[in-house]
Amino acid sequence: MLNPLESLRERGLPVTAQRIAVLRAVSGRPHGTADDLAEDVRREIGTISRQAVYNALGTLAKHGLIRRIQPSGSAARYEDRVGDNHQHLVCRSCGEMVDVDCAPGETPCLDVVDDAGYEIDEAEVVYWGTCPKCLKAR
Amino acid sequence: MLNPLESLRERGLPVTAQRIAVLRAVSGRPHGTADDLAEDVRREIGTISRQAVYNALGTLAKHGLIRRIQPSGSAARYEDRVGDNHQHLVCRSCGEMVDVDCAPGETPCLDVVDDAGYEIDEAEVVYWGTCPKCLKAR
DNA sequence: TCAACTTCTTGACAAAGTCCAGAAGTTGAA
DNA sequence: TTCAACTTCTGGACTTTGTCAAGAAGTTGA
Repeated sequence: MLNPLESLRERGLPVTAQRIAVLRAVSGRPHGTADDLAEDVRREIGTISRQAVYNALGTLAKHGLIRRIQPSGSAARYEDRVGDNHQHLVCRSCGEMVDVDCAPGETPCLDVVDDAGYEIDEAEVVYWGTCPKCLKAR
Repeated sequence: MLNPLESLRERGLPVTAQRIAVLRAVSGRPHGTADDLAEDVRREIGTISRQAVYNALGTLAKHGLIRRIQPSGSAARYEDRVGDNHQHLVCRSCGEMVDVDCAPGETPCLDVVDDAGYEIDEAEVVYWGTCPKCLKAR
């Protein structure tokens, strides 16, 4: 990934301290929630409003600099691994989320029998299960 | 699907007017939110508390009578098509959700390269795109 | 019919986000 | 460098979706 400043410039986005800090926070804490990230940003630049965090996350996601994931029953999470088609594995018990790679060379499930006239642009896959730690604790 | 009363009895669940009405509401409005369904139920039995709706939906989902879907950026939705492994297609623009069937005979994406020690029990797939109506309006 | 148990109601509470208006910051052009 | 136009940020109120808790009511099997 380019450095935050260049990534923003490249897309013609006004560069602000908040955006840079948010982008850095997402890099430093993959799968963090808006709240997690706001905390990290505050540690870095002192203060930021909640709205600014949401604004930045929204803008960055819209421009493809970060990716937004929203697993059932939890706040949205963000990561900076974009464009590599990986998916996520979530523990039902503790909520931990890890990356998983799809079988190489396969575009999973992008064929559907009947697309109902939709123009499909993304298939989002979430695997649910139990993580090793929680398996052991059982 | 069996009638609501029998479905509940079959699983040893106490039968209440609220549960029956919720079950019927889910049948009558696939992909409805808790709020949508509460309204439908009120039309049918006059009144129901929000908590009772959530209780019923939770219990019914736990016992496999209905399925809960939670697409990014929207409230949870419920449907009574269970056990047939279909997936969902959501319009980014208007939020409409439709069912899609997976290619027959394929178990989509259940193989991952590295399961990180997780015991995986479900793969949830959501297709994102634009519905015909919104395509036309563009 | 009755006792044990579960569910329902009501109201407070919480988390995650959005909306708004005014202040501050960023950018490109002169 | 300075300025005007535009965008973003701040702070606070508000909304939506959902949970918690306690007492009232309903359901079930004996």
